Amino acid sequence: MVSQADPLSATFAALSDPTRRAILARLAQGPATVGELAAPFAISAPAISRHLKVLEHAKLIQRIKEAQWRRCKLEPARLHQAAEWMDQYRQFWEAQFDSLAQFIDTLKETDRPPLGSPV
Amino acid sequence: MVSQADPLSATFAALSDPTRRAILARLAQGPATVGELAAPFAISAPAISRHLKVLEHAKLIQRIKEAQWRRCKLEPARLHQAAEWMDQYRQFWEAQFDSLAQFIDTLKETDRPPLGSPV
DNA sequence: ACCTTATTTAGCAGTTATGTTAATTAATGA
DNA sequence: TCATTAATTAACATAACTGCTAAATAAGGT
Repeated sequence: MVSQADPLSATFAALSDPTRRAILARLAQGPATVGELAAPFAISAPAISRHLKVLEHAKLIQRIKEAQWRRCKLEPARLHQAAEWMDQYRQFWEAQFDSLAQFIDTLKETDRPPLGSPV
Repeated sequence: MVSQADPLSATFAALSDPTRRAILARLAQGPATVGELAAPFAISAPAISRHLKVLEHAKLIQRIKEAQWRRCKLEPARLHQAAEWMDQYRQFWEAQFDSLAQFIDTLKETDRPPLGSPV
């Protein structure tokens, strides 16, 4: 969980905190200042500031100085990279879905008469 | 980074370590025993055992006792869940790709005469 | 029973993460 | 210049992560 590690490790480490995921969800609706991002949370401003630093370090967000505010916006490239990593495993859950679907079909065949048979 | 946290946090925390991702990559090629999984790494057996515990706790793998071995296999459901979470943000990187494509088109228009113009 | 192999648990150390409060920096505006 | 607002950094406490070595558990073979 060393934040300076490879990009993928930094991305997943950043995403492993629910506060940070909530911040990203908020930023998905548009840019926001640090204060706006902090408002919904019960934790202190410095704590939010550190979460933002983690997100910025992982290059998941960008912080742009605007007068006395810092406007934060989503930077999607690293999310894209992480999603591509997960895609490697897509075949596995799709295979599982197929076997589930197959299993459900089996149940239908066992529990009910085939479609179109007399009632 | 509390491993007992919500499933998504546990998943991302588990994925934030390169050794654990390498273990998953190995398991994508088929089930393996702990010893087989440990072989490529320079770290001790207990360290691997703990990584496997993290992966098992995150429900990314299953460990099945077979004689004196423990066969490990990939369990894709949580990866699927994480991939679905990321899909929420797909529009953002796709939008970025669009603007990059647009930018490249702009360059082409600037640097070259339009297609079909006299040489 | 005993030895070997496979794997985990215990105990320890060093590093990293997260939160707090208090102090600091930076910009705005009277 | 001074007060206000926005946000960060400093200093500290606590908990978690990761690795090690040594010891324990579990199963199999002789």
